[in-house]
Amino acid sequence: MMNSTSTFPTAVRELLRTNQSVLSYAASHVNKLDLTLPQYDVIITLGGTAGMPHKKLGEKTLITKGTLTGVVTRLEDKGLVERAASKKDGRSQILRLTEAGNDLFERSFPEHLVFINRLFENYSADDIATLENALIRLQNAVATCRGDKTADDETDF
Amino acid sequence: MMNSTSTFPTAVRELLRTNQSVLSYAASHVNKLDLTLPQYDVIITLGGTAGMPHKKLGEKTLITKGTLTGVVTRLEDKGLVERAASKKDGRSQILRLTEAGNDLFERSFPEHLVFINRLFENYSADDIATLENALIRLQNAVATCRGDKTADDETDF
DNA sequence: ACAAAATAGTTTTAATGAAAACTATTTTGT
DNA sequence: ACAAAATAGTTTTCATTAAAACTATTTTGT
Repeated sequence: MMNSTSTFPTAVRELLRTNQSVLSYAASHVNKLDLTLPQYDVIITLGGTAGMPHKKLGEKTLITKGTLTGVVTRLEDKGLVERAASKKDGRSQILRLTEAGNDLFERSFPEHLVFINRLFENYSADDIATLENALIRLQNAVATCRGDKTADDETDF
Repeated sequence: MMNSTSTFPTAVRELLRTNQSVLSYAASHVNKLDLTLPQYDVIITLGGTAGMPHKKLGEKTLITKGTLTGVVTRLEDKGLVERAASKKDGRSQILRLTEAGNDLFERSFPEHLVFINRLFENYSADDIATLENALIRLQNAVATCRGDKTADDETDF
């Protein structure tokens, strides 16, 4: 009631902007490998493991299950990832890197890490902690608000 | 050389995760208006202005020009936005809210603002500044690294 | 003035992305 | 054991995303 025109939270805009910057920076490196960012994310998540089902991979990469099916299929077409039926659960497919996929991973990942960590060259350990804490705090705020959100949908009872 | 297996920067993961959380939180509200987040972003950016060309709208909303064409067309189909040829520049289209678009804006925006600001309910002014500064600092780091990036592409001369 | 370069938008293509419907398998509750 | 509910992946649909090619206008350089 006090402000004639309230402004949209700057922090949210900056979050969007920062996310885009960082992602496009990372993509500029990954694209040289003829892979998209989500595809490379799958590669490095499977890298160094004995494989894992879609569900777990989706949780780690933050890729929705429907989308993940497509990403994995494209990596399969490229000969970098393979699917094998799980022996424990007939519904489940275990995903793992092929030999070519593992080669790519071992060849590219250390370099990729250097490329990404270059962003934090001038950060102290405290600086990084500050950034991470700020991000996690906001995530928690979202979780809290999401909990309240349905307050008027499911009142009574 | 010290770490046997270097880990992917946590901060980057958290950035991604936070971005997804906040966006999905915002979307949960916007979707009730039968609009997507980018569509609503256009509405609130045009809201309260006399209109602006695609280029400026794209800069404000961070939507790429090719994508923006589609978003605007869908809003035009919904009768919320209209295009008018610029008198100054024959290449340019001025975009502005229709009456229906403006109604929607005025009816929904204050409430939307409250919904978003709920995230920062427990933030002091300093807390918000800390978050924003951390984000902007990272953006600047990206910009710096991007500048270096082509160092071995365009050396000499 | 005029050809060349730059700019504003649109279109096209391939890949995400989220949500919902669907299939095939477990798991659960009794 | 067995019907009902839950779960793992796939498929489908619609919208966004980035990048590149394209069209139509302006601007620039001379």
